[in-house]
Amino acid sequence: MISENDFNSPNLGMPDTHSSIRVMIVDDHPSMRMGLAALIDSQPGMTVIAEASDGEEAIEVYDDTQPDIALMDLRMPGIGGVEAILSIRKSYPEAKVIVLSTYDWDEDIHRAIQSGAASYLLKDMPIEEIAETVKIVHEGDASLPRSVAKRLEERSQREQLTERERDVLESLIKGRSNKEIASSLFISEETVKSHLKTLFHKLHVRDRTEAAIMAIRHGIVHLD
Amino acid sequence: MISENDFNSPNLGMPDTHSSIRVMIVDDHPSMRMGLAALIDSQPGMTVIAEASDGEEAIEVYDDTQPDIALMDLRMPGIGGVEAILSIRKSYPEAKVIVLSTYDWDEDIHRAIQSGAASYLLKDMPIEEIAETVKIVHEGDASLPRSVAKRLEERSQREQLTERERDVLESLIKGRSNKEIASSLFISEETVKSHLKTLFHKLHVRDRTEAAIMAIRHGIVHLD
DNA sequence: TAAATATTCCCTCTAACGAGTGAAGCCCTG
DNA sequence: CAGGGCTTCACTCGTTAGAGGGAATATTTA
Repeated sequence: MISENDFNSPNLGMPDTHSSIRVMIVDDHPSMRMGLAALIDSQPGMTVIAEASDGEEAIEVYDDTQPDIALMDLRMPGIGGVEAILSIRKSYPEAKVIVLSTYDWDEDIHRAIQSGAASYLLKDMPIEEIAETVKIVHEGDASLPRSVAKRLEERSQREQLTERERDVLESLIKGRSNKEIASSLFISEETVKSHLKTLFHKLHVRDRTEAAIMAIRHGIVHLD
Repeated sequence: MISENDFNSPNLGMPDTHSSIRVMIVDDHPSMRMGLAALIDSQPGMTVIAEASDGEEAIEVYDDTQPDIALMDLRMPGIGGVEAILSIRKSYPEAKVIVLSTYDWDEDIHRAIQSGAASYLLKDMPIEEIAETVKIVHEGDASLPRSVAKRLEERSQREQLTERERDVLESLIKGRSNKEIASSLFISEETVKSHLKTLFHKLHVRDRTEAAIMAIRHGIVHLD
């Protein structure tokens, strides 16, 4: 656990509107945490009160410190950001989480928003925009940068995959043949072909290789 | 250009051994730059004298400020880290560049070291290790973390691809069929098949889909 | 309950893929 | 200049993938 100062005590005397926004930072890169902490602390009316380096730690630390806002990376070792958001918001439905990701993959954006994130920012955005969003979200609003909203819109154009189609796609990304996918899912090869057929149509691709590339590039499935 | 303080002037009177290591930071994420700057400046004997947010800017700013060490990200919009290193070391063969990357992909590591990087660190490493490496590299030594060296070793196990095989592989990653690859490279389909055959052997895969996944996962070719 | 939707499977047929083998021309290096 | 690697291409052959049709069971939704 990396939480430095525990400002868990209620602010004595100070009116609520004048108290600092208490921010938790979640990122697996120490130097990124350092930068975000410097950024937040340099803003008037914001203080970093806790840090975590992965999803599991984030859940714990949120419980301990109950920050006003969590600034959270998505891709982290072990439990990722989406699971962490889901878990936190299960215990604290009012929890305000801003996702700060490297990637603007539509599936990532969708999953983050679905799981209850109040915003989705990109790490290459100017620090002013990050600070501004913390303020806006703290005031109870949700905001999405235009570029991110556009990506989300693109995703909505694409037909949703069914659960089974996802299974097949994930198996495909492991480099398996139709026969291997079939036996790994305990279905016939013909069924695999059937799923692939609709999969190709939905993704607007012609073959499995294109489907694999498409899936990776849009974050529909993850390598690693 | 984001260079804040231009300490281009020679240190007056102060003996060389006691002067600060002058560091340039190159990363496209503002908050990461902020973190690295905070990290470096907090170390005794190190100062951040310049920043850049992509390869092109890095080349310019290096020329202007001539830092002792450059801390450089690899994947940046436009001109990437590798090209920046090559360009900088063409003008300044003694330039000391430490790559600081998100990924431990063997091809990235190889390309960075090949182009003259003195070290290759990962962003999830503790800040102490980053600071320590800056010191070591400044003293004229090169150092690679064990985990990174191991990856590089893994790469050396894999047979090198020829230029043409790379071409075919890159075309493959675009989702093209053999016929399309053939016409895009102005060769016959049989030649494409021939290259693919050796490609599959070298990558230890059975088909094009596996090859695509393998190539993406090891950073042999890049999406986007 | 009727109407989607998801999942499963079948059949046919053609094109694409990949293994195996061989070989010619080119360039570079010992 | 001989040998080695790279690039090019040809031919055969078996396998796999993918298109184009249906169709039968759930399950969910309106």
